[in-house]
Amino acid sequence: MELVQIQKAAKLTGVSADTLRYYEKCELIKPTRRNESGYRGYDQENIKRILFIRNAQQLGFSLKEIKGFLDLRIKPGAKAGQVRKRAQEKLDSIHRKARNLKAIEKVLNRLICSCDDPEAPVEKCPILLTIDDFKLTPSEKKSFQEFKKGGRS
Amino acid sequence: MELVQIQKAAKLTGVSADTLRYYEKCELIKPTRRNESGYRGYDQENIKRILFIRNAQQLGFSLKEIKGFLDLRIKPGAKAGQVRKRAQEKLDSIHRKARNLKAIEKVLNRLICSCDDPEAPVEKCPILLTIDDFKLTPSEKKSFQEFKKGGRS
DNA sequence: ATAAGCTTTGGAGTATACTCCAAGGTCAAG
DNA sequence: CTTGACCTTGGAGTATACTCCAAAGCTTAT
Repeated sequence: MELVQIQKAAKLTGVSADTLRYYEKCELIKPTRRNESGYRGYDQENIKRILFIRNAQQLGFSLKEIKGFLDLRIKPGAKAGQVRKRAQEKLDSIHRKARNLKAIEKVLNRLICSCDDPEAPVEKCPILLTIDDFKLTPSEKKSFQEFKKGGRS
Repeated sequence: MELVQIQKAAKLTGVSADTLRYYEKCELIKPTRRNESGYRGYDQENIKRILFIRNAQQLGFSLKEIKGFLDLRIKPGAKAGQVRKRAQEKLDSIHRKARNLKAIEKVLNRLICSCDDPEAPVEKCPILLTIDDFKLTPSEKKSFQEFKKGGRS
């Protein structure tokens, strides 16, 4: 089997060498080591694993969650259902987030439409005046609360 | 005019005293100071300003952007159009984010549907197998790239 | 032999919006 | 006069996913 050094592995997977070392620190990958010098050597499996990580990231999974998948992969007796459950939870959280953004979009759009005279002095700006006395409808409030809760990831 | 101490101001606005001090450090608020002891004293205007900050946050604006609005408010000759422009930019960015989440939602949903046997061993999990060889369609790719770019805020 | 170009490690810095803490000062009630 | 409940400041810690750096070692070509 052929091994590549870190820079080559980085190029093959589209991440930086620093990132690969970071993934290693997070226990997401463990490259087969080249002996003598202590240089890392990545084989085909390692490369595939890095691509897996990147792909999962694009689906919104955090590195921690991805580590969860990778651990599950080697756990004896692990079931596909466990993966599906996590994917479903992620889907739900993304769905909530999308819904909240939609709610914000609506309010923001309403505010923008209320500003018909861009030349008006800022003290008369209907957007700022509305934010001043902003009151949420009960359903908006619910959305926004969730937004705050899950706004980070 | 009547002043309230920080804890009272916190209760009135629903934030913590620590947060109020933090806002002050960020130059978002400057309470009128009570003399002698150095205790902070907040008046009605201060309270309204804190509420403004909170409201703007719920609309997705960062503290930095909110500071921008507050600065604009006291800038001579500032026009409502400047506010509208920023609101529009925020709306656009939120719209993009929502669109990207929708794209992820779709893929994730497709993956979840592909898992019909929760009892299958994890090596056969169609979700993981698909993430392994994940290839984006050109339009998804575009969405996801934007997701990565703007994924932070 | 030496320079260029790779590699290693550990550690610090980035962004955001807080949150928590310690050490100490202040104030009103009993 | 002491107790408890406030208040002050500065600084560290949190979460996430990197990114950058310095000091040093290894490899290859000239």
